[in-house]
Amino acid sequence: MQDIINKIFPENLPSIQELEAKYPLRDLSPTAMVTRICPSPTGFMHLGTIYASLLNKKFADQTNGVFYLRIEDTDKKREVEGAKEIIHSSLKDYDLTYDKNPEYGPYIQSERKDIYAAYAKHLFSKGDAYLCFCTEDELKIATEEQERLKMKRGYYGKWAIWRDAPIEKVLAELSKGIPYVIRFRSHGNGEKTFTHKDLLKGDITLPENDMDVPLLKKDNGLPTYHLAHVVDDHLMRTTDVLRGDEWLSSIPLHYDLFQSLGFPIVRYGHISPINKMDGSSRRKLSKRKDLEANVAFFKEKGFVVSAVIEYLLNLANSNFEDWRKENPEKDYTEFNLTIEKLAKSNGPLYDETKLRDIAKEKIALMTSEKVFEHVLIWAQTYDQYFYELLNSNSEYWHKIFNIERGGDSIRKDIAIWSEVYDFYSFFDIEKFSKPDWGNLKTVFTVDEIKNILSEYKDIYDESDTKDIWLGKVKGLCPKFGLAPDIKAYKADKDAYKGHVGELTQVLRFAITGRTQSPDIYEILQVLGREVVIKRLS
RNA sequence: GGCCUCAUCGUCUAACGGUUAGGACAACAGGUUCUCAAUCUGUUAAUCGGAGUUCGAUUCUCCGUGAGGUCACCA
Repeated sequence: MQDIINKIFPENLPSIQELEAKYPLRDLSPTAMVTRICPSPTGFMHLGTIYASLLNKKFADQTNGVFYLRIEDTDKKREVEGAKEIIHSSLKDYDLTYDKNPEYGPYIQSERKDIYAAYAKHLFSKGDAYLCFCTEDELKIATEEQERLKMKRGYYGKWAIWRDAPIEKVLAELSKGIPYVIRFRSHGNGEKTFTHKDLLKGDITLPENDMDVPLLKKDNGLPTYHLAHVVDDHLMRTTDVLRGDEWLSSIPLHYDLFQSLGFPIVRYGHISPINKMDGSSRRKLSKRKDLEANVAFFKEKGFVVSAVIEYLLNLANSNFEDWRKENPEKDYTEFNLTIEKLAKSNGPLYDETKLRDIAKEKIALMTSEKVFEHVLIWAQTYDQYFYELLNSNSEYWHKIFNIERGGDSIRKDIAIWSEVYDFYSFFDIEKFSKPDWGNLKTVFTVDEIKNILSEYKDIYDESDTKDIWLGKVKGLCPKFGLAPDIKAYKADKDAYKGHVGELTQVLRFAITGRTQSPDIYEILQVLGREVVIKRLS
């Protein structure tokens, strides 16, 4: 036995006593939560990961605990270059700062190889792990057989052919140099059940664990998720694991591992995934199929980060929007998130309309300076043309963003930064071209339009206040058969061709080339005399 | 298929076993307005089906149905 141990484990592994001492209990209050987020460096930051991070961090912060990041890079095949940077920058974007205390590090699993090996050795020594020389093909055949017999799939019971293999056979295979994995020796009876108390989902009855899963992999000796999670969360003194609910079915295994290693079990909470409709059925956001699964999507579109965060918070605790209504100025970090209120449904449907609504609300609250700042940052990476335009005349664009901002009726039509240029493109003097009057629905003939524009040009004065301006426009109305005010028109529709609106529509169309726009007076002011006269001619 | 979970307006969700089943987004109508947006007022809209327990069930129990998750040397 000792021979095998010497052969399969490196020398000088730390002892488990040393490890326990090296990672002492944290000096925190008993109610403090130590939580974490553990992404894999696959080059893709999932919205669900941000969601889970947000919850984990929030609970740590609210209890004066600790939230940390651990990079789970034990699958070297899936690892992508630059992926760690994507993780760091995404967390930074969402203001998800994490604890970096080196005392509990390293926080990258591939740098903790010896630690896992030490625990694997410990389990092996006490008979809770064994060597398995099965090839992938052999396992596949067994699985097919299980399917054919309609039995539970997996490496368990009589299918666990190396579980009780005689030592001579093991030594023989080992001496031949046959590759092996180190498997966990399960302790449960798959026929029996136990109750897991989930932080989010409540009591769940699950079968005991009888699966002998690999602990260390064949090719590089790195741990599987199961061993790594249990060892790390113990040593890093994690108290609460809030993770995706795809892990729920691994709970029996994880309990078994915690117990076998002699660790106190962490509290678990399993979060439902965010779903999306796919034709007539719903499924969780898919990395491959759904652009929204990647947080980069929101950045590229130009969603305000705080809107995405608040959208997610509202999915977590639906009373968030009530709180927000009562505290429009407060930072979301002041909201008290509760575990009890976390929805335990099967997962909400991603709703971009709702997200946009929140984003509009956020942008409406910004000053023009803030808007400019955001648009500039966005354009810098996603719209070079617009970026240069903004920089070439920042004062002008500040004025544009200030239109109908700060008064009683704040515009609420911009949801994402990528829509800004199109919304205000008529302010791009160089690119503006004379509108096609065929697109304007109007009561006037072409000649009348010419008259209106020419008459208006004569009375136009850049220094007019809004009231004076409106008075002048209304003064023009009778000449063209229009009612100066809407009420008069409504009172006697037959007496007029229409009301002031008809006239301003003509002006609007000449000035912006559109039938809809923000306040026409403010647009005139921002454009300035020279441009206005040009567009009226 | 086995195991686990879930089921309230179109969507996200509230409702100690007693509410007129509430709110938000969306939709629709109207007021206001130079158009649009915004804003204000209002409207439409839900307890998956069937048994049972109970004076009373969205809520508890069972059956059915539907949906989601999981069953890798991936996390």
